[in-house]
Amino acid sequence: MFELSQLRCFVAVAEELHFGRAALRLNMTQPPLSRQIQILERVLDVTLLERSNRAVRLTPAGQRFLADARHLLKLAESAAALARRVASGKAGSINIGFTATSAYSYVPALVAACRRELPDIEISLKEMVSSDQLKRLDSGEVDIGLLRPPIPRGNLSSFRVTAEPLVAALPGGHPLAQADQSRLEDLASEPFIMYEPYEARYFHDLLVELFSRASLVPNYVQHLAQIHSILAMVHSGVGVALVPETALNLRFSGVVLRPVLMQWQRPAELFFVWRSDNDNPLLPVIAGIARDLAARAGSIQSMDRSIQ
Amino acid sequence: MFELSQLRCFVAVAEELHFGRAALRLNMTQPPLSRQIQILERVLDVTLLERSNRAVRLTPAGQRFLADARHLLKLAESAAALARRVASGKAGSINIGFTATSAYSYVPALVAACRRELPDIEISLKEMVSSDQLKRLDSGEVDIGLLRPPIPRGNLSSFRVTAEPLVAALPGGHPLAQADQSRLEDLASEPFIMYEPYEARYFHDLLVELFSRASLVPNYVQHLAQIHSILAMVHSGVGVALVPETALNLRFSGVVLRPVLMQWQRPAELFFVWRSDNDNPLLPVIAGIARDLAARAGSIQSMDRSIQ
DNA sequence: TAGGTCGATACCTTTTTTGGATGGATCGGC
DNA sequence: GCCGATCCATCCAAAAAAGGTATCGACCTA
Repeated sequence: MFELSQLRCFVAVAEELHFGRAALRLNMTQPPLSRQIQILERVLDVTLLERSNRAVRLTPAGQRFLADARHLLKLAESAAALARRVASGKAGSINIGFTATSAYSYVPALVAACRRELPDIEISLKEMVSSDQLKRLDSGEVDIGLLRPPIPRGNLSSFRVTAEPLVAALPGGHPLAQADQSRLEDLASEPFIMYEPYEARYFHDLLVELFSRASLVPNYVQHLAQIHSILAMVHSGVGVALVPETALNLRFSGVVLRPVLMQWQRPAELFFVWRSDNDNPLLPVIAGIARDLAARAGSIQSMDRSIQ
Repeated sequence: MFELSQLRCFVAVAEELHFGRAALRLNMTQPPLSRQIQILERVLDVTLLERSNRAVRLTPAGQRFLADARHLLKLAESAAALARRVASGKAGSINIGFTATSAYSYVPALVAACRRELPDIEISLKEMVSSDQLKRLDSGEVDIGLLRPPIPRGNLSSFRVTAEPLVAALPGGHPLAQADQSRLEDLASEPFIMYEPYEARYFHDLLVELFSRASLVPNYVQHLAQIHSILAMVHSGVGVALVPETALNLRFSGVVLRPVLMQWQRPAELFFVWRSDNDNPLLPVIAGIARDLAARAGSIQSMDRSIQ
């Protein structure tokens, strides 16, 4: 098979229609150029150029091949450029896993920021629970996980991107909804809609600890995994619930969210997680974007909370 | 810039993920293969493969480049194949000029035969009068001319593809239309629709000679270049005319065509003409098709005439 | 810790490519 | 019609590149 250097030789000769000038352009002398063209023609088994002693002309096959040669050279050039861009993290693709709850606010913000700063990358998003994300991170199916603690030791790196308080979700007409804020013990005495212990393990365990520390035993009337399902239950008066503040973004009508007074509290945290040995060049870039976003969102969040 | 052989090396390694096996597949030993990959990476300035001592892995940039490398190799392959096909006359493109009259029967038959036997070629057809065709043949804008004599000496080759008698074109209700055939002197005494002496010089000169040899002086009432215009005139009763037999293919209603008895006669001839030094590989192939077609059409034509 | 695997390196051999000199054909001017 | 100029092809010696063998070094397994 021929080589790209031979295509460059051929294109030069085809454009100059003169071996001497073409050789000059290629920074070589004429004899090796003649030989390269001959080799190319022998490999192809096609006469590309008609050399009368006075002029060089393209044969029809040469004309056709010239177009293809130019095309190939251009493609080779852009393949190299693309590889460089991927290596430098300006292009490429990345797989991101995220939890259902993170989709309410953080994920859209992150994706928007990436699209703005890295317009040429391809982001593939997959919603899954934290434990599945950890599995896919390990297998390499997912480059970035946006998930809830705990993060196992091992070859994973991570940093926190959101930490939001839990708020009470109350039916619009509920007596507790009249006050500006609720107390945890008031919620515990109401019918309480609880998180499903496997699908929504993080929130389940978080609430269990919360009530346990406050020595409260709530009256669980329903277990659900998805926050929007919980809010729907609250809306229809089944009970009250505790949800992360980001539930505000759902704008669920007929449900009011109120800060909750707690002695001991822990925010709902979301982490940006990746395998330390993942060499996707986009990873550090996107991690940077995610970190900036977390910092900025953190300050806005606290502002929001102060004016609320 | 890199070379295609390096792409082949890279694809082999990327597919085997093992330098030793890849080298085996490439019919070489492992060290030079390692070196080629290193050169490729250095030229691109991109790490394509992650070699831990236990395993070889593609980097994201390598993954992306692998797809492009495969694509490039495939394109190179097909460019070579196409060049060979063009050189052998199985593909390519050709420019054909033809006279208006030849479009009634011979050109469509020729094009159909070419499409059948050379499905991958591109035929570009341009209608023009014979003299223009000769100019374009000379300049190389046209590869094949389908034109009327005379064909000048020089570097042109040609052969005859059709030779058809002239027939009388008569209005449907005309007294001469009653007879199975007409006599030339009958036509000469009618109002006669003549060919335009420049645009349709061949037919004009042919008829002038015809009448002159028969010592007839027709009554020219109109000069026109296009046969369909002449038939339209005949149809509307302006006069009678002499047209090549192929005018049958126009199926002009209200006009009847009748053989003409003549002492001295010469058929209307169409020639397949090309520049002897034209090296388009399609030329000999299409010339062969045209010749076959002429031979076959000739016999069919004479059959047609006998049963008419 | 010994043996095996696997990619990188060192070093030598072979092949390919390069470039100057030259050949041979053709064209244009005198 | 001869002479010089032009231009691509060929020849040959030198340089460069690629290939092969032996070996290294890291690492994994037993």
